[in-house]
Amino acid sequence: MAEQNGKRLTMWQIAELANTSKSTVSRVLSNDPHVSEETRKRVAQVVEEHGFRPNLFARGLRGGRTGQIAVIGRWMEEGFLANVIKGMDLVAHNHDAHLLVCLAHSSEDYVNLWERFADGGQVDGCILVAPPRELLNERVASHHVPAVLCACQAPQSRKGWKQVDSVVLDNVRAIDELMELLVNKGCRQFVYLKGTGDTYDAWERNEAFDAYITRHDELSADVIKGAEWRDSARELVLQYLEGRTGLPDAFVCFNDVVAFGVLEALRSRHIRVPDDVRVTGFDDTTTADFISMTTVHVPSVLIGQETAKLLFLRLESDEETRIARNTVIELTIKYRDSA
Amino acid sequence: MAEQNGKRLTMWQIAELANTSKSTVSRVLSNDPHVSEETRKRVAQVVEEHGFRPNLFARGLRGGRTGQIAVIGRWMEEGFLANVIKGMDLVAHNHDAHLLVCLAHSSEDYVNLWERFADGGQVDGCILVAPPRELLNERVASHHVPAVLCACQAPQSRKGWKQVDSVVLDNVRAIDELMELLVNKGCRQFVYLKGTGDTYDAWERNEAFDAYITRHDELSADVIKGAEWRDSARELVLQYLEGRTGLPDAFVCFNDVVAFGVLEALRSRHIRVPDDVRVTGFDDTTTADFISMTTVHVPSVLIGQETAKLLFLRLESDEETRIARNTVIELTIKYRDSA
DNA sequence: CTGAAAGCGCTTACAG
DNA sequence: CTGAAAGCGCTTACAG
Repeated sequence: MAEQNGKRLTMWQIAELANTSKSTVSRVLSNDPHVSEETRKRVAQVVEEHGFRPNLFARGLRGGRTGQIAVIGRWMEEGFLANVIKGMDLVAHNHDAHLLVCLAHSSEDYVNLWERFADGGQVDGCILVAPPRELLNERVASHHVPAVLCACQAPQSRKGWKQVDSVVLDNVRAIDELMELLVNKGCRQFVYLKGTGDTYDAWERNEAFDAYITRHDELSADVIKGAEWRDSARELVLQYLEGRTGLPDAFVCFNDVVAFGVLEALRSRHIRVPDDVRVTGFDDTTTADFISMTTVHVPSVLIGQETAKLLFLRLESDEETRIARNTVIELTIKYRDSA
Repeated sequence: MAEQNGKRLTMWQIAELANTSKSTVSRVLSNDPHVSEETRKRVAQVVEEHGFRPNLFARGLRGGRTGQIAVIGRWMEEGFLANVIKGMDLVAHNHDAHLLVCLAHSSEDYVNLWERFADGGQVDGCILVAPPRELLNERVASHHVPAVLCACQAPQSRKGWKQVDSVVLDNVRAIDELMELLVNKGCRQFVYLKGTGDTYDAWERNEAFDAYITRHDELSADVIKGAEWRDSARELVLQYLEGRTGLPDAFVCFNDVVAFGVLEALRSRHIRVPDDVRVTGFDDTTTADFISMTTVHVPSVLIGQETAKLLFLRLESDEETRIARNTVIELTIKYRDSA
């Protein structure tokens, strides 16, 4: 159906078959209104019949749309990226586009990947998922390819990234609500497991926690740094508990995976949750749901969708006005057994 | 570094700067041995200096390597695809290639995506992750693009897909070992939660279970069909329990997610695991690990790597001999609390 | 409304 | 060992 003898048909052959010229076939394919209804029908017919699909390389080379969107991300635990990609793919599919997924192996690698696409000419647009914060430096800000930041916001300063669309999570409000809830349960003394702050989200959650504590004199908090994964979180919490006799009222974690480590540490010390101490995560992974851990639900598929929408909005409108759009994703607290 | 004023440099400009011709630059870039050492050095220098990167569309149009590998998959629960992609990206990275990830929304969509790439001319190669079994029909077997099957094997019959490389899991051995283990624990009466059998893996696990029961006269089994997700599994098990007084010795599930549903159902009926009944899953998701559920570990990242290796092996050797390679991935039982 | 022609940036015979 | 030229399959001014 798609081909005769193995080789794909070219536009020229379609033109022959439809008794017209390449130009006209091209026009029909791109919905150019300057084609008579009759011709359009005839061409569309032949195109359909032979399952013709224009060669994307030729199209890309010519400078037109390529139907490819680059997605750059770092592989993160528990499938945030995976779900975001799913959401993007859902939207891309509606716009007849494909995702070119590039996984960065390190912050440096992330920047390299971005530089590779930034000049343009490879893809129609580029989505940067949770980039390392160093990407926001001016050094790498200049770019020609339309780009959208996902789970990250460009700095307010007007330099560099000023005109980039972005999708961000309402981390601050989520942390505030979470804290309020814990305080209402009687928590006064907290331990916060802090992310490295390399990504915007981690950084913002850290800031939000600090700010909340600072605003409330009656509260106090210890901070545990360097707990990136389940194992390191477990060890660090064990170490923390070693040093003191009493218990804090709650462990607040910048993400779920770290919270799992905390739970493991507590379990091994026979400390009961939530009776002796409360624990909260952030992300709402499937595991969190299954073990009924209190956390903040992050609608990752939706985030992917919204990000892709922003990109296609930009790609498909010919507006030259460069207003930067910023979508804020609301997060909801999942109040469960661990708190 | 990468550009002067926003536009990427072309090969022609590099040639000018290096005082030579496009042809020679092209030769240097593709490691053609027919270039003098001196010229090569001079060109390489300029290329390096300007961070020149050849336009992939031009290259692709010309029929050369595009550095893009299509990966077609269906979004499956619990990140199997995500991990597989990670593994593939690891390997692709070493070969300076990118992944074009296409998520199928249904079996039909999967076939459509495949047909889109099968003719060739879009990507260097195509990886089919856990395709629906209908893809193995002869109808869609003919293709010009190099392809590899992941978590799926082409039928033994010499038709259609005969010459396709593939990576498969040793499902049969895993099920055998798992059953042996349960039998040694005294289990005689089983309930099997069956996959739809739409993918090769699900189908093969179903077959392996059936075969095991058939081979052992002392064992008996009920089969619950149609439990695809946690919710449906829970409901179906609840329904199953409703109908009878006694309990089976073990619930064997074709994957972890379904096993979670079983655990929920048992929990809600206050049936203790493993004291009253044993439960096993398949996949070894992070949740399974965390809640200490017995399951079969599927090394999904490794699977991705092996699949990609097979593809690049084919792409980079000029062998015309079409031997199909088949990599079998060994699985290991994770014997934990739930059994 | 339609077609002939130029050109996107490469690679690869073909000639030297 | 090197370069001039053709051509991959499109799109888009340019002319009619």
